[in-house]
Amino acid sequence: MTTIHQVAKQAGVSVATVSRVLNGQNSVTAKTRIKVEDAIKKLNYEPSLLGRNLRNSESRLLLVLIPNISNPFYSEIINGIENTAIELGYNILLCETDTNAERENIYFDLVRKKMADGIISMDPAVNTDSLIRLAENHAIIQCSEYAVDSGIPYVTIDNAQAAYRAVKHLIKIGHQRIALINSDKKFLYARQRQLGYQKALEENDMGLEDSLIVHTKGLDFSYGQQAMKKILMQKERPTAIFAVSDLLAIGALKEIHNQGLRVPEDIAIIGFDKIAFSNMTHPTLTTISQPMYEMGKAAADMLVKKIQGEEVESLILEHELVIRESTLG
Amino acid sequence: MTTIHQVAKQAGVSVATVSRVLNGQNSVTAKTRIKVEDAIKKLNYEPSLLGRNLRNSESRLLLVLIPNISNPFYSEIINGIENTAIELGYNILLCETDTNAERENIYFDLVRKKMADGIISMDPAVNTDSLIRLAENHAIIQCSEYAVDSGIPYVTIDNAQAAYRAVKHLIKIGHQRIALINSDKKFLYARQRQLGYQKALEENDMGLEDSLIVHTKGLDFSYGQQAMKKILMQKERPTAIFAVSDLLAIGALKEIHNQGLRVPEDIAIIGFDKIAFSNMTHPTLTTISQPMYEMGKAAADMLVKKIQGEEVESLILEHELVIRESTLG
DNA sequence: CACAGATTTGTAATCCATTACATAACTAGA
DNA sequence: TCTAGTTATGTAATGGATTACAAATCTGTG
Repeated sequence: MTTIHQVAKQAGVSVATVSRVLNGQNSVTAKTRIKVEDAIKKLNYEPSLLGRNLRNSESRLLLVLIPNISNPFYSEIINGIENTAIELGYNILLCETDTNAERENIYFDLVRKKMADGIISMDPAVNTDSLIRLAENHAIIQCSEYAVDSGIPYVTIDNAQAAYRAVKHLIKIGHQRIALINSDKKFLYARQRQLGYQKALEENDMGLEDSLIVHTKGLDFSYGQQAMKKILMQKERPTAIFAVSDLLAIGALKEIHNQGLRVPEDIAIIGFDKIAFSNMTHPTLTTISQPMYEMGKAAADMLVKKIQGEEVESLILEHELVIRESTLG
Repeated sequence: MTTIHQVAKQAGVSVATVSRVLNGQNSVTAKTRIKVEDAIKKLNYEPSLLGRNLRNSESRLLLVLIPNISNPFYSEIINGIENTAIELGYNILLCETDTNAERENIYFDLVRKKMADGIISMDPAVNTDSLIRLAENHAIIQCSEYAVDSGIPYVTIDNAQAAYRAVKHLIKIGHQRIALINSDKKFLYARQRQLGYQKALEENDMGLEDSLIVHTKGLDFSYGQQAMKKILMQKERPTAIFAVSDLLAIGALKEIHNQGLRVPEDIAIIGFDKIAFSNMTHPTLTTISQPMYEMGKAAADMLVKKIQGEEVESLILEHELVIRESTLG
């Protein structure tokens, strides 16, 4: 491997001068600069980031933790993160945790051991204790999901309010029995969205029925399908479904079709996230849209600020109800 | 930050001894080992990978290049890569290139500059020249898509054969006019699958019709939908569609429904990849299944071998035709 | 031409961990 | 008890780049 020393020798200057050329410092004569650049080209030299980073004690690498890349919800957020990070001189690397504490710890270690400068966590199943401990000495930002009172800055939307609006919409178009397909209550967003659901029902004097609330063990289509099956086994079936994610909603839709029922005529559905698929289903899915790109952008901005020692404030962004065919009156 | 020196001082030993304890070497007395471990705990010491990696000139990081995380095709492959890599003592980091040469170059640079030990490229739009040049001095493996005659090892399936089988299946159940929704011909897999399509038609004395072959500019649903629209505008419409990816097939399905036609009664469809969503559509999608997990596993194995200086051979794995509702006779 | 002041270049310390080699401590056998 | 042979520990060089500070070169003015 070529080192800065060999370049210096080849160019007949000192390593300091080579370093100056590399870092674009102006205190180098045009003549010397050219000598150095020639040497670099001739030797095909690539400065080792390991050396540089060790000296500067930074890596300019940001980690983005996601539970699972196959959940399209993250896609647009990551876009926002990436564009912003690159603009600020950082690279991002995606880390799939598979909701596995061990794997998560591997990535935490990368930060502890200086191979990365900070983390944007989007994993709702993250081990909060580890995260909080890590945040004591390292730059961490939470995006979408967050640990309450952790002191770790986050970017998110008002989940309760969004769910409230979704259910309100169902009520407005005449539904009186509305089921909730929720994910595991251990997730903050799940609890918040359930609160919104309950608030909407209560405000309209519709009683809560335990049998209309199903919790799933996962987020795949298949869990939505199972949940729907369970709901349809009841004698008095609901006329509308609010699912806390589009994936679950799409699974539910599948099951409704399987049983020969029609959407929205027999049962209306609302999802959450506005993933690309949600516009490909038949009928297209009414859903809640989060400002994903903006969220990513904000998270990246905040993380870099944090790395550079600034204080940052948490952010709650606006959402939107996107009405499509699955809730047409 | 705590360094190995401070630990050594705290424990009353030399840095060499601390390093030995860290690396689990046996030439350390139990007594000293305990002293050192206590010091490490007390000071909350985390060895810097930057220092270690500089010395060892390795990073034990593997990069996985994908064009877009929102394409679920990659999900299971990555799983295979990740599990294998971890077993072999490496971590993987995902890099989304967005089919953007500049962004791709950022990740190539990470390898050139020693921040990563190797790359598994799954981007069909990768700049082949850059990749070949990079492979001269660095460990690279191609997965799924590959550059012919590049000399860079790859793992893939026989795309032409797979496409041939898919179309053969359509012919067998009685179809005589079969359209092809293909992606851009610049992709190797697109050309190979088209060859398979043509071979099946020719073998059955069915003429090729240019108007039945549509090339898309992208891989999203929407492109499949557009392509289908174009196909359905013709006077004599086909009775079956072979799409080179499930995403395109699902877009096509959507358009067929939009126009009030039924699948498979009016038009049959076959996709490619067996992504999770292909089983959620209505009707479920006949498709080609690639051994994704195996592909990932093999790619990771090969990459680590390559990093360790071994020679590796390219691999062609088996595929499978999965017959579902969209082609029920 | 000499000299102060500005500009360019070089020397060597530094970042942190690993490891070859040297040295110290210990063991066992005579 | 002494010595040869092990085993444990320490010293210092090493990896590659950056940078404070020192030294050298240049500029312009009296």
